[in-house]
Amino acid sequence: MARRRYVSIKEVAARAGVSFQTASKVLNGSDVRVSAETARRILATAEELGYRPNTIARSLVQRTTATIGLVASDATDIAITHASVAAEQEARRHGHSVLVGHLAVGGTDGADIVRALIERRVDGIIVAAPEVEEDTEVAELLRKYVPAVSLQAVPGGGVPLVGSNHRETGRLATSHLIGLGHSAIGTVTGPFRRRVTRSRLHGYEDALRAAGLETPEDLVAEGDWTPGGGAAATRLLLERSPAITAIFVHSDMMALGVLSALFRAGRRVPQDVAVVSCDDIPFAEYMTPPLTTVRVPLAETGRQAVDLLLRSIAGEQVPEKPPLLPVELIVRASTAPRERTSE
Amino acid sequence: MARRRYVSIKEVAARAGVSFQTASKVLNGSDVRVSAETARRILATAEELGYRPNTIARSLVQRTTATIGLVASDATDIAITHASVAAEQEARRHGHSVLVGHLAVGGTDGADIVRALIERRVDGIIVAAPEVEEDTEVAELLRKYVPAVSLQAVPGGGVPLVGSNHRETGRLATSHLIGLGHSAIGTVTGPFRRRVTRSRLHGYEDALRAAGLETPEDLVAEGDWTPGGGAAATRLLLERSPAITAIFVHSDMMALGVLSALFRAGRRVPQDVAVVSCDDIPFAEYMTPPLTTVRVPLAETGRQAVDLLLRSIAGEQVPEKPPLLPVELIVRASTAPRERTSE
DNA sequence: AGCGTATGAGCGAACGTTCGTCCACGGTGT
DNA sequence: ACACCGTGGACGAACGTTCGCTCATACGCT
Repeated sequence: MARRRYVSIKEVAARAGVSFQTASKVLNGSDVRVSAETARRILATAEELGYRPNTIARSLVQRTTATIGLVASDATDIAITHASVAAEQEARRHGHSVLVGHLAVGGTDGADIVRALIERRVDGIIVAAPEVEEDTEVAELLRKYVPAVSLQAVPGGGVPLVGSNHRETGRLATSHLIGLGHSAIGTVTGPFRRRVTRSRLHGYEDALRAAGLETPEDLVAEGDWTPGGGAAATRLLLERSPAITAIFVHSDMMALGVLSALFRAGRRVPQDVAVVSCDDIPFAEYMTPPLTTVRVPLAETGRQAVDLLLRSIAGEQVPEKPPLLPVELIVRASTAPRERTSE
Repeated sequence: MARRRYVSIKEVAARAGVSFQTASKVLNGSDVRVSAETARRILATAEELGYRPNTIARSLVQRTTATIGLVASDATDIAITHASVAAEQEARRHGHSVLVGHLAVGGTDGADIVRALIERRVDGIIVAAPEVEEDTEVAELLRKYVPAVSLQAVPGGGVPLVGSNHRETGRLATSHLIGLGHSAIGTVTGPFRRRVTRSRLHGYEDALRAAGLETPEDLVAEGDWTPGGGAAATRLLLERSPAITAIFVHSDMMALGVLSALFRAGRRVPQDVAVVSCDDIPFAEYMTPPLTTVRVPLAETGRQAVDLLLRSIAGEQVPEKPPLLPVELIVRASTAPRERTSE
């Protein structure tokens, strides 16, 4: 693998018998005031020599890198992964590359990641990591140095927030359960300190209130977005309120753990306990049983983040609170009308 | 958000009353032949002005970007995602950034992604996308322009291949089933054109042969790494060989679909059909039932890829076939001794 | 007093591009 | 025959760094 040195535009130009600036015009430039014959010759030698433009040099003079940064959380949560992938593909569609950084599990290295991105002069940054809600250092860096769009609220504001309607998500899921006749409805939430958790919790309470039901505190158990956390929260719920007949889970990944815990506790889903979740990750329909869930437009969120960011980079004024994306209930087999206890 | 212009080292130097080259020495350089007082002053004004080094300019002169490219597949497969994330974190630990590109679903844009990475002058490329096994264009670009390490074999060779022992994986899983008394053992594979599929299939056959069993062709059903594909393959298997009592699945993601299809067909796992898979993705233990699976060191594979790549970038000669990483059977509840049909 | 030397800092060049201006040439119209 | 103009291409400058060399100063030594 004797790797060839990169050939520069100067070498191409020399070989084609033109100045390197002329070669630049035909190879990468825009308005070509060059004869067809010369252009052909330059193109041919470039091809022959295996010329690849050096975007580093280009970036230096143009003061723009056509690169955006993406700071994502540890990717244990597939929902975030899906938004990230969609974002990268959308960025590429617009000719941009994506530099990623995944937070460490503690989530304390956000500022380091952002600093590295800034030093690489990314044109903008997308944040898809719940941990940043607490990270004032990240927030300040973003406000000060570079256009950004976030999927989570950033302390102090100043960074547009894209996403879906979380409160509506909680409301939809819960009223679905109510509509099926359930009244002892528990919920396995995300971490309480997260906005999305509080919003979904509000939606849950909205629905209960509208049905004239109360929210006893012991029907709410805090999870951590992981299957393991979902399972633990479910065990707690079952212990505190054995009569529970339905659970609203704040994410599909946790729902895996919820279903698992229910299964081990000998409760059948949906006959004994109905489960509704949110996200609609791609394999929700392959869980056992197939999961009823509120679909959150993950990929679209990622794409919207990129579109907004690119507009912001282009100098356009973007609203700090763009319209929330709509959510939709997908009914599968994990929910069913409440069975009257036959004994 | 009146974004501040980036301040250059020249401005810092001017304000501190030194030449910009001197400022460069203390801010980014190595051997500082500068008085403590001057250094302090430069550092202070840099801080005051919010100076961030421009690595683009640095890269241009040093002819190295401290950036590696990662081409990954569409990330429907969580196993690949996990390797990617680990790779990124390992790279960052070594001071490198990561530029990612996710293949489109068809997987035909690999060369475009690689070209973009090359033009951005990444120091090396890691490939984590099964689709490249067919992509001679990608292989040629890698061989010609940039050090690379792949998690999948690349046509024509020349790119070191990291990974685990796939044949052993198939053997371990299958002989586990045999040890439990099963003999009608089917398998849901990955796409046949993939090496990993063929290796795991060989392991499966090795184990069967060692036990004196045959491999009727209708016990093998091809999947596509997705849960949906796994479910479809399972239905096929059930239809062709209703007497089947065990299934070896080539990935945990497909196992989701296998469990789902079995559940819908009314077959209990593990009592009626035992299921063993491979990967051990993080939520394998939360499937219903918890999945017996052969653990593949995903994160370690990602890290090894980076380490090898960095060594290759440093000019070290790396073997094209580094030792395969070991795999390990994790027994959970989806497998059990074969029940003698009691009727 | 004079020399050598260490120390601190300046300075030119280079990395590979883009961008705008300048120049030479040949053809056209009168 | 002359001025004029359009066309094709050259060329200098700049982007923000790093690297290596040069230079001035002051100190210690004989």
